[in-house]
Amino acid sequence: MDQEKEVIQIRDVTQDEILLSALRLFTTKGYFSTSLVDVAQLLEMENTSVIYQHFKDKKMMASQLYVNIFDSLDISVDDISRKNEKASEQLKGLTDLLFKLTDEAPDVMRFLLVLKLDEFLPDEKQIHETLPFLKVVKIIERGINSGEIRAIDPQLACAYFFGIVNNTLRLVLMGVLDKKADAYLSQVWFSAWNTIAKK
Amino acid sequence: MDQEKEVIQIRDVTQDEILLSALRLFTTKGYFSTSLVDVAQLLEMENTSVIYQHFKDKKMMASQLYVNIFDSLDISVDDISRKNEKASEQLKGLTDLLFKLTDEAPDVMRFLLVLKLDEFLPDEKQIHETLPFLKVVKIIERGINSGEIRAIDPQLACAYFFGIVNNTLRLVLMGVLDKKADAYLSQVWFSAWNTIAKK
DNA sequence: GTCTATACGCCGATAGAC
DNA sequence: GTCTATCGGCGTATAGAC
Repeated sequence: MDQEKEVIQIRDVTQDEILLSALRLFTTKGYFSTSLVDVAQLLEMENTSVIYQHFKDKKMMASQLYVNIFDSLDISVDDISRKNEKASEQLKGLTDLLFKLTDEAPDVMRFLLVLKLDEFLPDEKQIHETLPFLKVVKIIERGINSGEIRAIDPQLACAYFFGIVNNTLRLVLMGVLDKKADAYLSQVWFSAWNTIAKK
Repeated sequence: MDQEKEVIQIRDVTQDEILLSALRLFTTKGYFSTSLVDVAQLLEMENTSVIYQHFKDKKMMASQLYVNIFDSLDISVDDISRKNEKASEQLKGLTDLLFKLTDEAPDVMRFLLVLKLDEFLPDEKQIHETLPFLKVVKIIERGINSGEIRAIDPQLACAYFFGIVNNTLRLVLMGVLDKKADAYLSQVWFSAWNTIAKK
């Protein structure tokens, strides 16, 4: 054991640690109400210098956060699509994921559901133009073609299904619904799927 | 006609005009990205002095906006409750109102559905604690007791119903759905009501 | 009561010492 | 590579002239 090193070098702040702190603060106080000093303090650093070592400026930090979250979401959507065939199974897999994220990574879900991203990331794509979202619309389109989902505007089906799912999760994140998201999963899935299912 | 007066006194900016300009800018650029100078310029005034004549500061202006909107919403909810008896009729009336507001007063709906109010109005009640919202939950509770609505957690029923309604309207406001809200009204009402209706 | 000037604070960002 | 000091800009808010 290298005791000396442990004493001298207390923390070795990684890029991910910075992003996690920023995410936490952005999703609680909001982007404009959190200063870089706030982020540094949450990291128990006395300066903002650590941040500038890793990011050009505040916006780039937020942008990196955006990219990381949507990239990982995209990978998950691909994974779910590959492991399931029917649209109902794929949507169930996605619903499971969103509920799990709400309980295990609420900050990420707050980033997705609560924050007004275009207010501080005007150059990034709107959620509805992102890869994972477009893929979900595709899933629904295929479900309509295969006869699993009733024949309505895919965007509208999307609005119904994720209206129910996301709104429930939003209430969980805000503490209006007092149980863990997981407690609502089965009933919410049932209701959400039924709004778009054929017959 | 008092021509002389018309020439000299070009504009007589009222409190409501200021609030409307602020609302427009808050809902497009966001609260923190709109300066008081922006508001003044939209009013075609060269100074912010007009604003300070009517409001103590920026926050009080936003607060007044909040109060006005929720007060008027509360009055509408009372009106709808009085004119209808069944929960289904009351919810239909409310849905009609929200769709009409989306087409005719999109800024107001953006204020309600898109803005993250607690970020700049931390002292005001969360939407779910406001009078009109509590009354809607009451409507749903009565619907459950009367057997119109299936027996689930009223908050959850609320999440389902307004998940569908509000999410659809959000997509209309963002231009993802390209028709007027009114074009979707009947199908959305049908789907939303069916998620909570008994049988 | 409308406009000018300005004070003040806050925060993002940089430069430079160690 | 971490900390100090500081600059510059912006936006709120005020004070005072007219």
